[in-house]
Amino acid sequence: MRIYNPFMPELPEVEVTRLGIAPHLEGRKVSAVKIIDGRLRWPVPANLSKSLPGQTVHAIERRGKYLLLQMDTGYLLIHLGMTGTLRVLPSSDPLKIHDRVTLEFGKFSLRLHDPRKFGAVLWHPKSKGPIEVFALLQKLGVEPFSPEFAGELGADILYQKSRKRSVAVKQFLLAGQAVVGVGNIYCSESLFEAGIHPAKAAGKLTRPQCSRLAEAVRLILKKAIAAGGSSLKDFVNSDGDPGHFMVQTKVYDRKGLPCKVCKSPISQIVQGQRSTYFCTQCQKR
DNA sequence: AGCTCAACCTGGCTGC
DNA sequence: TGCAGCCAGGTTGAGC
Repeated sequence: MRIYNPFMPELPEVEVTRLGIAPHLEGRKVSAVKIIDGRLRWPVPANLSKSLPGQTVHAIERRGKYLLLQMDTGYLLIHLGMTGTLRVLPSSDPLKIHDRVTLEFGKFSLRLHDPRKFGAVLWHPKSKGPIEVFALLQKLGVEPFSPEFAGELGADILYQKSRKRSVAVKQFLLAGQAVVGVGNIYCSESLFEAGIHPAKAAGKLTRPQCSRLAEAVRLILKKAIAAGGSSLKDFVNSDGDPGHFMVQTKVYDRKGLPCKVCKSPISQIVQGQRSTYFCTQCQKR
């Protein structure tokens, strides 16, 4: 039995981050912004250092893997990319290598730590309309826990969005055009849970398969959030590492190891430059 | 429109 | 031990 354990910013990790930082920041006023290295996925807007101080964090929401901090005059969007973490720390704590941006709140600071710099910090002013019009959010699929994706509505979305698509279901699901939040790890896990072969053409999914897949996505993400949520009490300091979700995967990173259901060895293939893990016996086309 | 793939950047692990 | 090579959570955007 292997335990897979690094921090993986898929939807559950972003949601746990949101739940961890929101109680400490909502209603508080930004006192200063430090951009230590703004060369992330896109340049961090330099004028945030001047425009954000004095503004209050009214709410922290999430859309897909984006965190949305609702400020007085707009939204601050934060994406963790592949390696980003957000922590609330005493402002007296020294900066660490790879800390990229900090929002100061008097005694506390919110720090974006991102070694690979694939994360993003962006600004959407209210004057440009509601956050929904932000270009990066517009192409996203529905939220997996929204009423729109509940029950058979979720299956309907997967079924309809996948018609006439020749791409493998693994890549279809990962792209987030139908439902958001399923990253590379939980994608393999969801397909295993649903008993669907990852290389099956999305357009060939049957309606019952879509039903099982929608259910699997909700289940896998919910379990991951629950696992992360259990560490929330330790979230606010450098000791309580929210990355230690202790998520046990059934197929991801288990190449050659016995399937937890049928004991046959787990296979690994590459799809769209990413690893996919699956059981050839339990998952059928 | 949909597809495939390179690219962004750094660190950790493997194997020689 | 040192170092080259390979691999890694996400997403965009170019080229077909």
